[in-house]
Amino acid sequence: MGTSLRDVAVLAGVSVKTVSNVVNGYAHVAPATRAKVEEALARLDYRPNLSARNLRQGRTGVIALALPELDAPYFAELSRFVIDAAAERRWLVIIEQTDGDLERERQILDGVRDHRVDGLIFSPIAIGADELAARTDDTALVLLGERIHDGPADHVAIDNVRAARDVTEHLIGLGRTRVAALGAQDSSISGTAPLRLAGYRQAMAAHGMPETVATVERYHRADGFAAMTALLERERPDAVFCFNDLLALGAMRAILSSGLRVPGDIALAGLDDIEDGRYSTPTLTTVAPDKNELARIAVDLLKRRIDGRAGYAPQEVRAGYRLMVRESTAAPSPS
Amino acid sequence: MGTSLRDVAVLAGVSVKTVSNVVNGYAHVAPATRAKVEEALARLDYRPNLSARNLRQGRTGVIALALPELDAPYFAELSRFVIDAAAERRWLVIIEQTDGDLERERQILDGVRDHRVDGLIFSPIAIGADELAARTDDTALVLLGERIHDGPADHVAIDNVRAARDVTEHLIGLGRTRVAALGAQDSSISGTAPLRLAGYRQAMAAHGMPETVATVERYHRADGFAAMTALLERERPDAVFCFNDLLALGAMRAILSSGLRVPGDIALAGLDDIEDGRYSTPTLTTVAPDKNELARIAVDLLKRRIDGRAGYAPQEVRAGYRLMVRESTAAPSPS
DNA sequence: AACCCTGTGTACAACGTTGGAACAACGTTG
DNA sequence: CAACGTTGTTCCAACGTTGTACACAGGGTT
Repeated sequence: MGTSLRDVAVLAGVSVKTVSNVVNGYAHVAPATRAKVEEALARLDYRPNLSARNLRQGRTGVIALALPELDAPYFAELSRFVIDAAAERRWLVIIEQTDGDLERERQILDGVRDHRVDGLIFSPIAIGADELAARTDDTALVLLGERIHDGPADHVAIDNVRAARDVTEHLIGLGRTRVAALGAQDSSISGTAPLRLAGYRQAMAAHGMPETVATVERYHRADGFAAMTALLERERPDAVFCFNDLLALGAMRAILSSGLRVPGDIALAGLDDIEDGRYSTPTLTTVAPDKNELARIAVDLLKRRIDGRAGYAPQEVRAGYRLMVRESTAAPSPS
Repeated sequence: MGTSLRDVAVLAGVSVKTVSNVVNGYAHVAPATRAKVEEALARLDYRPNLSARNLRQGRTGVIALALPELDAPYFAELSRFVIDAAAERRWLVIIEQTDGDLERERQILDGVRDHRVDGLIFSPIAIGADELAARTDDTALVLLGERIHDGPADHVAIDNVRAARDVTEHLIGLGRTRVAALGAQDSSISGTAPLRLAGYRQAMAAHGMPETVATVERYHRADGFAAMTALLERERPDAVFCFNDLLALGAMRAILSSGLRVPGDIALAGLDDIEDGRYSTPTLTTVAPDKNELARIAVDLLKRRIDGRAGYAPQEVRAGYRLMVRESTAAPSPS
């Protein structure tokens, strides 16, 4: 093991507790003593043993971030912000992946593989509100990106319904008449899919337009590709709102491969504002959630939960978003 | 705090150590006793306190993965595999980002923010071999994706030189005559850039072809876009090997925006095989490192370092890769 | 009958840390 | 100058776990 307080204490000629006091910035330490101790600390390159500290005071300084998959760009970008926001609180972040698997989501909720973490930021897909409410583990919890209505935990997300409605309105505003939605899910009850679908429906209803909804299993490019390919055979939409950018990029590939043009033949919009969509050809119209704000709020909520043992009511916080209009929904040019 | 061994022991009417023995699968426990204890364990929903266990054993069960940025797809994809591979060892993974900043790389090397972790998988960019060799921290270390020749630590990577040469040979094999390299770096001494540049040079020299090298600051799409835009004005290459896929996708966007065609006018290849390149239009020819193998080897090496206190010589391991030929270097079709 | 195994269980100490009580040294005050 | 509060430091215990040492029973061997 490395150097302990004891080693430092011996070198500095003081007691272990005095060294501890210096390390923890306790006020009443004589300047001379403090200097001695600090020199010894530096000489021995002391690092606190967090296992011991944690054992003593029940804190680890580590939080967990559980999400479906790290290699989905949206979650990767979000993770970066969460790690940065946590760093400001001097927290470290352990990342766990659920792959959207119900069993693994249950395990996460039940405790991060038996490790004690101070808190958990969780982006669930498969698990339902009832199970969330019934959890026994009492680790501080913040839910991310999903609305468990009147749920048992704090929650941050953008207003998915409104965002979806905005995008759909934008597509309708282009003069398109056959606007399809791509990304509904049969299974996922608690994900964002139902919310985005609701937003799409609101907009379509408001304009008295017929709905076309394509369903997918997951939210990957491959699913977007497959669903769009099918859609091109069944119906021939002239605009498609994909429930996330990965689906949209897969759909874009399908449309272009089939010889049709974007936005000439089909206007296309996504949601998430992942970087790929800013460099695709054409660039992708999308909704940009303020990921930094999402991460920051999540960490702040978690901080409050961890500090305030008091069980106040669960908070529901909305983060901002912006509609980013790009080439994939530009007015058809004569070229 | 949760239930401890003590609570279980009281309920089962045995000593704390006996419960510990049951939990740890110690052989010599009478079946009757074991049954009693196991029932008590279940009744109280016992979870071992890992802080205490770690304090006792001097292990944390947590490793750190330090990389430039999580939101670069290559690193996100790699992280997924590292987390999965670590999970098989029952390790958790803390992720730290350096942004390629020298100072932050130094800090990481010096200890993961004062936390004790069992090991560190580190993908450095800025830091040099000398500093790596001089580090004082004795946490197990495995370097990822970079060759510090005769370095002080275990190391996994693909053969960057050969991979770069393969790609360049492929471009030359298409009959292209003005093959440019995009992605050299002035600063980074220890990154993979010099290796990839060397591979390009070898291939070009072997065919007696003139070199064109474009330099970038970083490895993002924006850098690829800017460098390619500049390249289109200066020279007019008919093939470009970008040192990673992000650069290639940025370059692709620049080429297409300027009205030229890929691969018709310019053939384009990258390296990394990120998912975006499989859905771009055209799809991107690239080198696919076996990321799963990379991650697995890194974790295995770390495991050996952590277990074997013995300081054997640093290992250098190569992971495999494949050239993925896609549309961006297809033979020009008449269309 | 004395012996030594083997199997099963317990008691104790220790990992490194910190909260709190105890205490020593000091200057201030009546 | 004695009583007192303040400041600085030490001592002790405890967080939950596990390695070591040991106690004790029962059974087989001399």
